[in-house]
Amino acid sequence: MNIRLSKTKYLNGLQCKKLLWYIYNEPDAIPEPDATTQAIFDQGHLVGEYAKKLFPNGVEVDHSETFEAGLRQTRDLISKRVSIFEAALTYKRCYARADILEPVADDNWDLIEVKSSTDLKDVNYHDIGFQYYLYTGAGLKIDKCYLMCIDNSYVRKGDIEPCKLLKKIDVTDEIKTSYSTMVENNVAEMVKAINSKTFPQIDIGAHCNEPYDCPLIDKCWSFLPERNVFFLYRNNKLPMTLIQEGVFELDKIPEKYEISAKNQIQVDCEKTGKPYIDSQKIKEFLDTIQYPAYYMDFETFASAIPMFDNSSPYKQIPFQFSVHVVKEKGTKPEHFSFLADGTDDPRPEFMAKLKNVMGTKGSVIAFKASFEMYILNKCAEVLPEYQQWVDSIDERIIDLLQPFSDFAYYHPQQDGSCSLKKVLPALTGKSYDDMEIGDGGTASAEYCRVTFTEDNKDKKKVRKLLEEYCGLDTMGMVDIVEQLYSFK
DNA sequence: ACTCCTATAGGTAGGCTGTA
DNA sequence: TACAGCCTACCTATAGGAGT
Repeated sequence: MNIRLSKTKYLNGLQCKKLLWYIYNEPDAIPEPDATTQAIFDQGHLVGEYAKKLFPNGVEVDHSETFEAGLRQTRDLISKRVSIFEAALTYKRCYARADILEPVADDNWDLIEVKSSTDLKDVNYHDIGFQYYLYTGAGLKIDKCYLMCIDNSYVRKGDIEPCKLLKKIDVTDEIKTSYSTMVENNVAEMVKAINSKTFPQIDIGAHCNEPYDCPLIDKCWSFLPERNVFFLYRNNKLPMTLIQEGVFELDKIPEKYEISAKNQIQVDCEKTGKPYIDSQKIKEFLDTIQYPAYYMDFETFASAIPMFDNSSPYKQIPFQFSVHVVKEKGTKPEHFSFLADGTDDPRPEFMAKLKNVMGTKGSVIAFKASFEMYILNKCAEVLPEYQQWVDSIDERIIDLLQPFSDFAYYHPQQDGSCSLKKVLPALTGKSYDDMEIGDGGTASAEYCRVTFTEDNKDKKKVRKLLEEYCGLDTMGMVDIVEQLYSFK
């Protein structure tokens, strides 16, 4: 096979050679990225657009024609010594496009890799190292290598200022002395792996999620039983050891291994098939609830590029809340909700509407309540007239996650997770499975799509689904507490 | 992607006990 | 009585898990 290795495939190969083999030999076995992953990629492209604004005279290589045309145009632009976006070069079996090549003194070029993350990661070194190896091999003289990424301390005031939004990190030394020097060897090994008749035998391990979630994870991990040792709560070391000893099932862990009290509860539940109930702890938790009880949940979105004044990269902006109010223990809850519309900053209306609903006394119950309090405090920074009210909510807040992360209650169906998405079905039988919008990530992505993009034909339907989803979260919390009362 | 929180693990310091 | 060694408790750093 005449193999051409792109930068992305090089990084795939570093993560796992089995993945690399599949990419070349059985590409149909690799699932397409889901909508949430795609939204992250789109975000990256947008950041790239702002990075280009820092080089107003830059020229972008046109890749809409043939592969060779892109290479030819790149060569032409290199000879003209202008700033180039998406410059495409090949060397030996390697191919890459440079986000930005900037001509500098003495016929040199600076290489700039743009990322939408907020700091430097190991994988970025390999990424730039591959490019450095390739471009110098192709005859370019590279002076400095930079990673350009998001400065999350930037606060938007007026139009986006790309020079403040983005920061440049000099990685020249690491690239030249280390990461570019290992490319030749790595590529040779990768080519060997790709050309092999069968995929390389590689055990499952931490690399399946590092640095990226592998698309083949379902395939490689399918040999494990449904409830396996990897579900042990907060225990990632022991499962690998157990697997190597041939222990796959939670209820077959040999006694010689000491496990935490919570893990022990899990294992015991797996053996009996019954939930664990610490009625004393549950009672103590329930006794902290004061009525009227306000069950509260927010949905937020966070973009790399801050969309509004007084917001920062990746800072959560709330656009929706759902509140179920239970006046007296056991009475039917009353539902209040808000879903922002339009492209303006939703925070002022969100805060005003929420304050109206929340009353002045009684518990405020949220799942992972620190998230809701964080959002409220961030809003109060921008809208200081709400700070006192936010403080009063802080005094009323109760975290419904607590009895579950404490293992006051554990059901084997939770699969070692205390998330609402696991607790609710295990405890009440209610499920998110058949919902078109069934998790916060999708809710956030769909809201942004129909609100901020042209792709909004189904806006009415999406808004209805969002209302359903957020309402299910709070109603689910009501059901969970009702259920807990029965264990008291 | 990020961020916050917290459980856990590991390390250090201080105190106690036992032995010389 | 003094010293050494061990154990415990506390603190800190990190990794995992929750949310979107």
